[in-house]
Amino acid sequence: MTINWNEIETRWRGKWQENKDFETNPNDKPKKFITVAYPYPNSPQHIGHGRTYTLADVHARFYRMKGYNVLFPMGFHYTGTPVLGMARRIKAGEKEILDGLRNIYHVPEDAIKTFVEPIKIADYFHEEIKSGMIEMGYSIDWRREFTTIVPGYQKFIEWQITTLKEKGRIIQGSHPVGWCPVDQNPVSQHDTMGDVEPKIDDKNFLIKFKFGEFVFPITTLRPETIFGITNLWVNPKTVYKKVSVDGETWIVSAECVKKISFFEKKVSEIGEITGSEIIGKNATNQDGRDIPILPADFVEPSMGTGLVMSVPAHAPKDYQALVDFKKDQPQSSEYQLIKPISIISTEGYSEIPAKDIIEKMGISDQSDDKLEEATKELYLKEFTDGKLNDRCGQFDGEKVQFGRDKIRVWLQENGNLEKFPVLENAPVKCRCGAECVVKVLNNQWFLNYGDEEWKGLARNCLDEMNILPNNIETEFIEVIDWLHERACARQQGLGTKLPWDKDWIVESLSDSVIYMAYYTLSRFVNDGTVSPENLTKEFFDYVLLDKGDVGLAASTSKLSEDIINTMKKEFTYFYPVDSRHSGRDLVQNHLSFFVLNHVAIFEKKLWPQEIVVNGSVMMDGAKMSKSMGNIIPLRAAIKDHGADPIRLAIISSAELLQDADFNMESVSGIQSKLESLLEECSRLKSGEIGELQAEDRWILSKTQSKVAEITEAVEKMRLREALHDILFTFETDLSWYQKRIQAKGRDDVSGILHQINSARVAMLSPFAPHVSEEMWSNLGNSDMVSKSAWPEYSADKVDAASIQSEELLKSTIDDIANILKVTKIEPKKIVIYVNSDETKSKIYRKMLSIMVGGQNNMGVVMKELIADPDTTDAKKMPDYVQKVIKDLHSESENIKKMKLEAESFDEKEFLKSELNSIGKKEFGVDIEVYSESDDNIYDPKGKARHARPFKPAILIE
RNA sequence: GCGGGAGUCGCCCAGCCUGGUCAAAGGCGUAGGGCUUAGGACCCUAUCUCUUAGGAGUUCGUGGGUUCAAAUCCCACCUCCCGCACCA
Repeated sequence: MTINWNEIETRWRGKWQENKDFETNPNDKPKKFITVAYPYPNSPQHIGHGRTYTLADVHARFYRMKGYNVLFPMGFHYTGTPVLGMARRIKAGEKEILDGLRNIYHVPEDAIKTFVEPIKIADYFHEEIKSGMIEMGYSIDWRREFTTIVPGYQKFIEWQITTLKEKGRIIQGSHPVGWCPVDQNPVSQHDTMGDVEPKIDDKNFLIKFKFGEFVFPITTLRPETIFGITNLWVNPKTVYKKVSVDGETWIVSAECVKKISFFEKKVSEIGEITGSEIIGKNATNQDGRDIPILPADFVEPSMGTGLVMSVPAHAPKDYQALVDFKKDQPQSSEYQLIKPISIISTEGYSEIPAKDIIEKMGISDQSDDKLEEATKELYLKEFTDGKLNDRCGQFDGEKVQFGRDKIRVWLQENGNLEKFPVLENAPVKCRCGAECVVKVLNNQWFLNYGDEEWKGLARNCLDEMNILPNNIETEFIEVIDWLHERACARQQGLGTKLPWDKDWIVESLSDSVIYMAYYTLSRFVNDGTVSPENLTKEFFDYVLLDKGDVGLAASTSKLSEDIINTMKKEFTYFYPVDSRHSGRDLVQNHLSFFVLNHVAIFEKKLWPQEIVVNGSVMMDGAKMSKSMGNIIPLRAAIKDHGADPIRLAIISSAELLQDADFNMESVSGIQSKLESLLEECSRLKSGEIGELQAEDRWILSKTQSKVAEITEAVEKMRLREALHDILFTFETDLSWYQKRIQAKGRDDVSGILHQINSARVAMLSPFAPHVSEEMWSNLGNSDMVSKSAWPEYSADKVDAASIQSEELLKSTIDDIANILKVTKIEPKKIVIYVNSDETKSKIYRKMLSIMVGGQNNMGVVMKELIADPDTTDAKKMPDYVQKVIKDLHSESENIKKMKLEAESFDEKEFLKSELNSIGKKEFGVDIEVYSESDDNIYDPKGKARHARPFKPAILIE
């Protein structure tokens, strides 16, 4: 049968919509509030995006069947800058982006025309993504939908950010950003040519040297090396500028003047001085030492300040430069006396490590490319293993990695050091063509995530939260540890203005942290019950924090107390968030901020209960990316392959945290699996179930244990495993069952199969909701499977005896097959001998009880056997005991327990009635069953005495 | 560098937390058989090595260790992947 997926899906989606099945209001059932990070609509969603939403949808559908009142809402995150950049590029007619829209995203031409306006881009992809979500069958309550730039949401964000400020969580400071001097805007990855993220090196510092009335500022990554400076290098050909900087007069290159003009400084040029005028004089170190200024052509005016300090003992470049310099000087020159000053001792290196490494690498002049490598190697070595020596005064003996920071602080306190952030990956070009610079923004607003008391609350929340999978929890703990101040406002982009400083917009990762609360209120805004102006601070305080009173909320909001209380009830009913789903790339930011902001704003009982983190999706083993052209838009995939097969392929390809490898073969594999299951379902009729035979009791028991396993797996979001059990493991059991009934020639099992497959389809329905409805209806149900109850495990339906007897039957068949395989004989007669020795049975049962806890030491087992008068005979048959240990050893703890709990049963009776039919089918001959002690026994080879409980002896002729 | 994660029988991927149920699930591939006019799909069987009695041997990145027992716990090493921020 070939399924028309889209036809089935449209039909059932129509029914869900018609019945408003996923519109959730408070009622008297227990609730679950499942949320996923909402999408940013600047492109259609592809298979990768589908993963998080699909997992959450399965989760929501599962809880719905478990009897919860489940709220699963969705919004759209318009906040941010990417669509701004896109609109600019589209306006400029950039081919690259237009081609992408046309050829990869297949956006119609008249829509593209509107894309010069950022919001139109977001609106277009918003609808696109939403349609995809509907087509995927996500059980979303769309009445609550919003974007983050609608007035109601903005009211909520204003309240949120004001509350954070009032609680002292927001501080102000300065911050370096990548900046386009032409656009007068901060730049991020989307704003640069080639999409490079401007990387700012914040560990670069400027150290001040005195030069008469002037200051020589010199940049370095290694402030500790000031103790080892022998000289400065200045380019004689460069014309330096004299500039007044915050009251000091600096001498720096023209390029440097430009850079510092973007820092928070008062900068004005007052004159010029050539390099050659400076050379030969001395500058003064912070400790008063005179440092000679020497000429060097290699000094680039564009690097740092255009001045270089020389630490020849520890910087290979400086060492080589000094050697080269001395060569050109007369022997009598005083410069010949300049010697490297060693300040760091590192194991494996001499006093002058720079010299060691230069010699080791065979570097002979300063144009050698290997100098770069030498510098890196030594830098790292000294950082990790080096110790400062006695030339470093109070820092003697410090390890470099700690000493550096101490020296930096010391210099800073004495006014000899400032930060000098640089672009690590310069040059970075803005899309407008200008080269980006580092700009230090004054008065930036920060969320003070570095605050220890705040971190403490967050840890507290994490401790009590359920984090799935568990092993990602350590990552959260780490993130909370290293998190520090984070800018929460920016100067451009869509979003909500800071209420107290309208020049700033609340940054997109800060306006998406507690918005789940807004889902509980948004439907009242959407249906016009309240309007955005009604949502005052006092209203939110009362509804969300239970602060103030309803009277105050009513008077400021101009809403009736009834409405306010209805909304408050709705919030109180649904909050806290029971499960938050997101991709693992959001652990470091969104998910951690989500926790931090909740603990900052809400009281403990409203803190999130669970976070579920999933890995990303790869396409045929490669990362999905626009440039690789391997993006599969979700809607196209649904159209071609059906929503359910896509859902299952995504879920089954990897465990939760693993990156899933998506490929079309797995989709078609799943399609045919579903097709055959659907076919099966239309064949089965519910009917009378007659008297149960051994295999019936077995398959029904197995079904029970499957239900238990699958339920647990879904609860822990091990969906791959659960799905696997539903689709495949069930099949293994069913095919054994088929074998048995065929061997017996039975045709009265339709009722049993119907019952089993009903449970199976019910459990499949959260995963593949559409086709499961179809299966469910084919099974003869008139209601919806999505509204049916999740199969319940009941222990009393498990027949332990039937499981162990069926195991015996299987293992006996296996043993026979095994013997036939090894001996390659054609069987003419098969004879089975079961154990009937009372002593052996007693010993067996005693051993079961000993070994069920995991004990399997021969000595211990034997000792216990002998100690019991009932089994003391064991000492006469150590061979037997040893073999039984092996038998039991290879059995699962579960089976052992079951055997122990079940009454012992008559193996002979069971095998006699069950073995022949299946044996005849498998091997083509009749199987005779004897017990060891039978009088009329046929045992020409004396095999019978080898029989053990659950391990009959076998004779094949 | 800091932090997180991974290395399993041709490939993908479970198992590791809670040691024995592990020669190690499942899928793919491959081989043989069935079905079919043929192909596809589907079904069955096999797929580390050896083995004429249900058995044995050697395997889970490398090297050690703990234990009666290690893919699983501990230590060291090697290799690979991801994140490091104002960006959604």
